[in-house]
Amino acid sequence: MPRPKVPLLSADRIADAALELVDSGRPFGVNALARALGVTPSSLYNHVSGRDEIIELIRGRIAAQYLPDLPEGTWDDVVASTMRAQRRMYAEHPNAIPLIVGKTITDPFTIASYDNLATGLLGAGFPEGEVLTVVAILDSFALGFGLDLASPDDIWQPQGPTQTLGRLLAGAERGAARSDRAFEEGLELLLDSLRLRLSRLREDD
Amino acid sequence: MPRPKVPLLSADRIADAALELVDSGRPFGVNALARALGVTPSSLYNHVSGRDEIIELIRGRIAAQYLPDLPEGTWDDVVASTMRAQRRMYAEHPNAIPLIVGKTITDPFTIASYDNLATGLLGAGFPEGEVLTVVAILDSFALGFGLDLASPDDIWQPQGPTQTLGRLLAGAERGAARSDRAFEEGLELLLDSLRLRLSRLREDD
DNA sequence: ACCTGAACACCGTTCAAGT
DNA sequence: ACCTGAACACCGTTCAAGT
Repeated sequence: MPRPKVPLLSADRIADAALELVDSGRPFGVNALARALGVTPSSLYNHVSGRDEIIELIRGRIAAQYLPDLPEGTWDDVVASTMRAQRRMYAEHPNAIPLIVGKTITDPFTIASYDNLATGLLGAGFPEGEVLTVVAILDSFALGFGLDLASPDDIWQPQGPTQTLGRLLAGAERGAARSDRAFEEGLELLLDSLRLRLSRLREDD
Repeated sequence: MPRPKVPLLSADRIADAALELVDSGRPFGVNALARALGVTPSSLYNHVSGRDEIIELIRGRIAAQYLPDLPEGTWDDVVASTMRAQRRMYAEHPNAIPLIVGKTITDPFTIASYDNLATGLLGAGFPEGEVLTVVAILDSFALGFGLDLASPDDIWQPQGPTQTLGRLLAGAERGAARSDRAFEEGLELLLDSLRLRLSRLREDD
């Protein structure tokens, strides 16, 4: 069946199927994706440049869904809303995290979200030279918690006796509940300390 | 050359070569590792169960080097020292991060390090039900910054015009310097807010 | 006990051939 | 323009055969 009159594939259809494959929990790959699309692996190369571009399509798909509405309001509202949106995004597509992590971000929605964050921080009074650092901190935080979600239920598995860890682990919440609570508390901690930093900066004026 | 009198391989030798391969920046894999060891891939299976175990060996190797001395002192010294040790570990083996991330931790040195952290926080006055959450926050933080280091120089690459981000990126520090500064500042923020949290907890007494 | 070599079921990518 | 099929150089893992 070479060259059908109406194309079987498109970047859009590939993106949809790729995200579906990732979310299904089956291992992601070009060949597996082709199988899911009922097509030969080489067919995909008529529409995308390869594995990496498909992964960027996945990032774009997710970001378009969770990050299109740029939060407004006070700077700490912007920070909190942006972080929570990222959190929701990661929470509902945890299997995408290991794929998109550590790759340069070009997706417009994701860029716009960070841009909005930077603008908010700058407006709040954080100095030019510090805004990007704060954004990087927030990014690391979101990413770390994303990975926390994508991790196995038992992150720590002591093989021998411990002073404290083993006992706490035995009585601890598991999985998503633990991770959610840690995220909210961590977010509060970060906001508190950013407020502190800001008030110190204002004292210096 | 079957069954040499003195074995060519051992878990130790495999761990050494694996870390070396990872640090070299060449793609890590069982076959590539076997080549580096001058041996057939199947030979490795006489000493390790497979790829995953080799990766745990790498984690152990790194942890044994950076986390053997458990920091003492005030709780915030313990937190800062532990975070900085992890940071140094990631900084000097950035290519190991994508491999070890998201796998259950069994390595004794790593466990001992987190155990020490938990014990310190508990002693400082953080309630039982909260210690693990704080440890998870610190872990997420360290991991996020580890990934930040392993990431390409340009994490954000806007394709179009931006309000703030593009301008800040143009004047920003690059690579390790930026990441180091962000880490130190982020650590200060976290410590500040943990101190704040602790003082509030003490007020309630 | 510890290595090799063949074999298997996978990868991601390229490219000539077909319409 | 868009698909197939063959081909290539890789993966990780198993297992019989050799000493």
